[in-house]
Amino acid sequence: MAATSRTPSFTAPEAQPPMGLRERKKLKTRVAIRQATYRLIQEQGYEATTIEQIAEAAEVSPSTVFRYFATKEDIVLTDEYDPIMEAVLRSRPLDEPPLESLRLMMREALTSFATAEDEELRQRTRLMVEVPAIRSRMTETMSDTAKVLSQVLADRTGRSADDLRIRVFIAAVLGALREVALYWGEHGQEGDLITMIDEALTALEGGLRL
Amino acid sequence: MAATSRTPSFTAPEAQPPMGLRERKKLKTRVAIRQATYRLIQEQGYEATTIEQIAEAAEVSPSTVFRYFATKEDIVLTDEYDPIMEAVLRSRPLDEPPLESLRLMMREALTSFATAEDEELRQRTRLMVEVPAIRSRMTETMSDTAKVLSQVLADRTGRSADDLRIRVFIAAVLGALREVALYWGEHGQEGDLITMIDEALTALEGGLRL
DNA sequence: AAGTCAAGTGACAGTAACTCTCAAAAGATT
DNA sequence: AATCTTTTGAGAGTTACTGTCACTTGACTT
Repeated sequence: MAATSRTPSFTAPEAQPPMGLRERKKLKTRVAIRQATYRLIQEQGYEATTIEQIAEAAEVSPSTVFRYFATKEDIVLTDEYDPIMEAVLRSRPLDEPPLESLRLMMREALTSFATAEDEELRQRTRLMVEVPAIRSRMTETMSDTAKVLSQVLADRTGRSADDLRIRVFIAAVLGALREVALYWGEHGQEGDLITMIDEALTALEGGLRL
Repeated sequence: MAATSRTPSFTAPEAQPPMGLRERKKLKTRVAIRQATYRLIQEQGYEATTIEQIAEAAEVSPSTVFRYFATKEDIVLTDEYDPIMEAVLRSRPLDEPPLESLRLMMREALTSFATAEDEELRQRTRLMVEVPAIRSRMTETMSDTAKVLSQVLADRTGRSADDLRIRVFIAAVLGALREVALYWGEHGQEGDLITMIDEALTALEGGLRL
């Protein structure tokens, strides 16, 4: 959401055409639905919150909610990380080791997001820990991210994005990162997430010797 | 299923008490439901197959289906891998590098399963590729496996099973393995799965340098 | 400014996965 | 054979999600 308006440093500096009334309304509805959802979940929990309640709170019909978000989980999960991560990763020098580039990428993406939308990040992590459906959907989402990142690494190494080595590489890294996030969430979100990620990546780099 | 009856070499050799009629019937129902499900899915696809149809084909009521399996996905996914993997892993010498132990474990689990229930393995991999709900649930299932394996590694290294390093280790490995399976499934299940897993683990061992 | 077109919305009906409850049936136990 | 316990099926209910259709409301044309 807000990320979209905060990304000029990453996205190509194309001046967006000045949204018509229609698109402005659409965005407002989208935001309204998301905010209503977060509020209701905060108050009564995820499962207890129905689409009907969300629709009512956002002052739209249930049909409309489904028009904006494919599933209930998506209302919570939809984000704009991928383009940011892709841009950062592409901006790294070609001779930098891939793992190092990914480390920087994560650092960059997280710091910008964590300072701007800290509460949302925490809320989401909480849900990821507590609600299986959310966690599940998030994992699926990660495989989209994996595709994007694989493509970038493929471009940079001159291989196919479908190359097994690349896919395994990305899968291992994202699997590890997911686990760090889970751990952080399970332990009351204490400690510095970025440092923990750093350590995880260092472990991967060292060949996972335990 | 059949795995249960094929595990004396791994599980402690406790002579099981000779199942009464009740338990035998339960097992039969379980098997009937699973077989009916696999058959119907084969014929009409996963989404098109309803619980009602499954119930009818297995000659039980829908209620009963839900009593045996929590979700539709579970009918397909339920397996007995975990105890086998745990047993193999525990049987490895303590001074063996963990990654090596895991490699052996996978090799062992897969060869025994792939020869005994080859068709089921392939069918399941197919579903994992084609049906998001199945893939999703399978990933969740993997996190149970992760807990088991983490516990074993914890015991072997004298750390807590909740140790971040252990969790990251396992997550990275399982993430990589999942990707290999997916790749294998997406490419028509050609090539030797075990070799591919071996290579993935070697990549991890070498520090993911691409 | 009016008229046309396309996009967005709500009402409604329907499906299917699950949940809960309760009474009947069937196995286990004495 | 009588009793106790587990398992089952029937039925009613909830909720996420799909599809259709008529209505409204911005956008564009002349």
